[in-house]
Amino acid sequence: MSPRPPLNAPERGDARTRLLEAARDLIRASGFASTSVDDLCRAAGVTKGAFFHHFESKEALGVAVAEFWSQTTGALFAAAPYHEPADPLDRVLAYVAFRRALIDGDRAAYTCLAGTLIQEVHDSSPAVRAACGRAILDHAATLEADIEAARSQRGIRGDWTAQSLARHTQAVLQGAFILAKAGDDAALARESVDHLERYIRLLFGAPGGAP
Amino acid sequence: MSPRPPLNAPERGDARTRLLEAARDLIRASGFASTSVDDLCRAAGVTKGAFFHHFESKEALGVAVAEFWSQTTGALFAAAPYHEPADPLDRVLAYVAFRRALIDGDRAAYTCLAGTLIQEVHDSSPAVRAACGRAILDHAATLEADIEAARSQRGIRGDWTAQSLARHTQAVLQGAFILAKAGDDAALARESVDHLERYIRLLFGAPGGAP
DNA sequence: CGCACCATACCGTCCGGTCGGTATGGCGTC
DNA sequence: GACGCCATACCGACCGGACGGTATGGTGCG
Repeated sequence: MSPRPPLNAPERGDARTRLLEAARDLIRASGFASTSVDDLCRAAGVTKGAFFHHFESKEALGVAVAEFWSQTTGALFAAAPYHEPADPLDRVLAYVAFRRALIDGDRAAYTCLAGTLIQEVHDSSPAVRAACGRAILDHAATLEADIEAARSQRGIRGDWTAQSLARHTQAVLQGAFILAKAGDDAALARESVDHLERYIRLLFGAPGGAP
Repeated sequence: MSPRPPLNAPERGDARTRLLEAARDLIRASGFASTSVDDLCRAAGVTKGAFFHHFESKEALGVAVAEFWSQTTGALFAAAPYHEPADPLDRVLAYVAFRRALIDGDRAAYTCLAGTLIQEVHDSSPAVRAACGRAILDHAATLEADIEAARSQRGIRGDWTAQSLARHTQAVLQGAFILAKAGDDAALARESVDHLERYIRLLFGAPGGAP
């Protein structure tokens, strides 16, 4: 599907990568349908021939950019410092703090491609929907182990699962981005993340969670 | 702006209303850019002439449908039974339960028009963005009084405001809709709403919030 | 040569928007 | 109440441009 491991590292990435980067940026800013193939080619500095050489259709690009998003953000989070604390709950809280710290500057720079993309195409393109869904749920799954470890370490019970809490963190983040757009202010997003942090502290009886 | 009380009742309301209803349904299902003016006219059973008679552009329809959404959902929530409990905290929890109960059946039937619309046009159409932002934040504001009453009644302090918690409920709901699309399952949305309810119970020390 | 990679010109369709025209009904005048 | 006048509501053919996609050809490299 994507057999492109270029051996001779070409400057600034090849056309395919540049198209994916352009798609990531333009779709986050303007949406999928509003971003034309010509826009993408112009932003990537390539021509239409290159586009349809690498992607058999615009929809195929949608799938590819969702997978690209999943891989690049996956690498970013895997290398992030929030894994360092020895206490699993501290790692979960550090993840939340890391996500909050990412929310600043331009909107299109901190919002989630998968979240915006899936809203548009959820019923018109099953392939893109599935790719975005995997990106979101796979990322959520990376939090489950720490949540479960924190839970068993502290003997926390309750009628919730580590999986559902992990997914809830993603729901809060996705919703936070929408609130930031609604109020035209990134602070609204950070406030929701603050509530998420407070919730987790309360769930685990950690300091700082007192109402 | 809309002085149309036709005396010879033409079946099913006037064209403007039918166009707004069609826009609400089609945009929720397919997004704004993917819904053409012809699609809207076909769904509403009117012609293009009628469309541009009532709306000077497609963007103007976007603004109008966001306001239409705000008014119709505002009336729905104003008349909903969650206002009945005497205890303000019970009213807040009843609101959350009401929202959870709304999440079933078809995705396009329970998702939020303003949330999906604002994701697409937040930087390409300031007017539509503002209208959607108002719809979301005005609705959040309707919860503030009950939250504040619950807080002072129970003597709850803490470093959060009623406004931020009201907005957080909307963030969770918006994010829950995205999760439902990601997993192609409304249950994912309900799970996030469950976490929201648990958070509120924990904040107020209410029964059922124990982890 | 053969193949991957890409450029350019082009095609048919669909899109948002325009425009001339019609039907209807309220209203003032006599 | 008959008539002229006009605003509102709506129709549907049409336009120019943008859209996704294709066909063809060039170029460098093993």
